[in-house]
Amino acid sequence: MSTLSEPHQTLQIYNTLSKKKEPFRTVEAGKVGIYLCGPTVYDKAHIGHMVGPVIFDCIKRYLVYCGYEVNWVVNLTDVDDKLINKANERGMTMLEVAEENIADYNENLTALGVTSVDHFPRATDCMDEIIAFIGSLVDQGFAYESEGDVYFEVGKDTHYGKLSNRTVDAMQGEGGGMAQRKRGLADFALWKSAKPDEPSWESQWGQGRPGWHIECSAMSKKLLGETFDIHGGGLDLVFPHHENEIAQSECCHTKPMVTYWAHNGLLRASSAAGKVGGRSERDGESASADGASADGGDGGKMSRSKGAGGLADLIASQGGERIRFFLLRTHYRSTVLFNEPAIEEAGIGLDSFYRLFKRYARITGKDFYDLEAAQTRDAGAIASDSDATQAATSACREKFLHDMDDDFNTGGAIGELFELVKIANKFCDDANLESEDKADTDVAKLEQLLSTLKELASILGIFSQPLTKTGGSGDELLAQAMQLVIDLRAEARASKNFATADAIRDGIGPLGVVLEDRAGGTEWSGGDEDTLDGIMQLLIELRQSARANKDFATSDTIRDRLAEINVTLEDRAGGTEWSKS
RNA sequence: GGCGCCGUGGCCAAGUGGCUAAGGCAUCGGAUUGCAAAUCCGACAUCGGCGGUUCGAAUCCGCCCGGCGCCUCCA
Repeated sequence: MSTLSEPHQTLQIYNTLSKKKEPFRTVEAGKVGIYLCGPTVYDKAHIGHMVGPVIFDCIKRYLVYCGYEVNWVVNLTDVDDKLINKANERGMTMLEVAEENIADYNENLTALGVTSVDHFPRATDCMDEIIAFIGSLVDQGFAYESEGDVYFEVGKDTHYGKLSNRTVDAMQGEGGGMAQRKRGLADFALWKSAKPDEPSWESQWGQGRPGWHIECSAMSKKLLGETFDIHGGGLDLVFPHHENEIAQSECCHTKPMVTYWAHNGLLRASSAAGKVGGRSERDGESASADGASADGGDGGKMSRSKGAGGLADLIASQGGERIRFFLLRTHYRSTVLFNEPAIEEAGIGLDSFYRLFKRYARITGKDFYDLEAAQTRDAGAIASDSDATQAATSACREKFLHDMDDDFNTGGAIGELFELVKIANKFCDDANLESEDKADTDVAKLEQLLSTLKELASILGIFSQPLTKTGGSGDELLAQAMQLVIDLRAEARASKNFATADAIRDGIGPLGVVLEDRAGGTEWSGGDEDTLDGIMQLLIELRQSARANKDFATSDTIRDRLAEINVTLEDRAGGTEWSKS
């Protein structure tokens, strides 16, 4: 341990091994190796699988921002009992099952903005390293062969239990189905002999496949070395998975495997489902009958057996940025209660950022997403200035970085982002930036402020590119129809016909479209795939009432303008229908 | 039974020894608006309970109540 670099000036990381926050030191000065336990790809990913990748994506971004060169590895377990079972169920090969779910996993990661992973090693691609690793443990006397299996002999590792704070004696368990092959009940498999028709690899112990724990020891060694900086994973992996990794790697190499063990909290489903039957034996009390807490409805840990799943659907309905933002609002070591309303609430918060970006575009004619922003901590420093707005901006940035330095406190950091929005909006108000006589110097200040916002948001991996919309404002025909609606309403307002103007606005409100009257004209936002038809119906109604009032100028305008965008109206007995030609 | 974690306003959530306890959502006033929306200003908690340590605690210690995790595959 004495060979670690000098500690970082400000950054502290919580270490599961010491149960404390520690100053950040690296094995090699200026470089960081990170290993995150990825999924076993026997089924589609669920949102719980995204917690680790999202926070570690932020961690990597922050470390890079702080000047480190980072190598981040996320492994994929593509050989396992569950994969074999799934392949048999579906009449596919194990490889096909793996390919399918890896593709799904990667799509999900991309949707959530997890783009900084450097390597995705697959267990089946590292078989030589795995077998060599096991061989070394056998040669050194830490592992033994038994009927074609190879087991790690836990009793030989005097430090076993140091991560999860357990003693070998205290370890319960019956040793699993293979107890008779083991010397100690806590011994775990490094190599499992193949049953007939199972995928297998050749080794000095015969045909077989690796155990789960050894994969990570071998793959991390291959890509990051015998000692590396940060090893992450869900809290549920501390025991036995990570404890076993430590045992394997440290017995094999006689040196620390990892400097910092970083574990993320787990998601809990907050649906009525919850944990129903489980855990009846172990502690025979729990007079949960009167539990009926008024806030009820909290369920147990997210997992497939609890009905978790459909991440792709969730992303489709909520959008990746919302989900990422939702996950980042809470500290990574905390448990997060997950439900869709909570994600929607996060989305409402995000909207205030998007509105600011639009305001920025109105003022400057430029796109927030094109703004230049500092990529590094040093470059982003704001020149001290007596200007109150700049001082407030700088203070926010300092607090943001202070929060990130404190074990990646993204929740606190996000608070500062909201603070920046307020500063920016207030500045726009005070400096009259939406009027004609705005000062160029003030516009420049606004750009600098938003540039800082973008710099910090980039660390969290948000606001790096415009949302891609389906329906709503992304729909060209809807946009054209909305412009017609807005023009009609503008005419009504110009002639002080507020009843009509309000009727229009009230008519589109239920469709999820919101109007905002501004100096330069009316803006609209919102809407989904069902909005277009609603807008057309509204236009048809407006035309009908105009005709009823003998206002044929207006009714003809509506029809003609619709014709311009290739929409045809046909008056039928049952009402008017619209169609796009 | 063993090892841990958590309990902050209506909801979510920062803060873990010391200025007026961040921020978001919701709500209520005010400015602004034809009315709205957006924006700004303001209002809204003493931190599960009890006791202790301390000049001083949401923050440390003890006990209690409540919620959760791991000990079996799980991010």
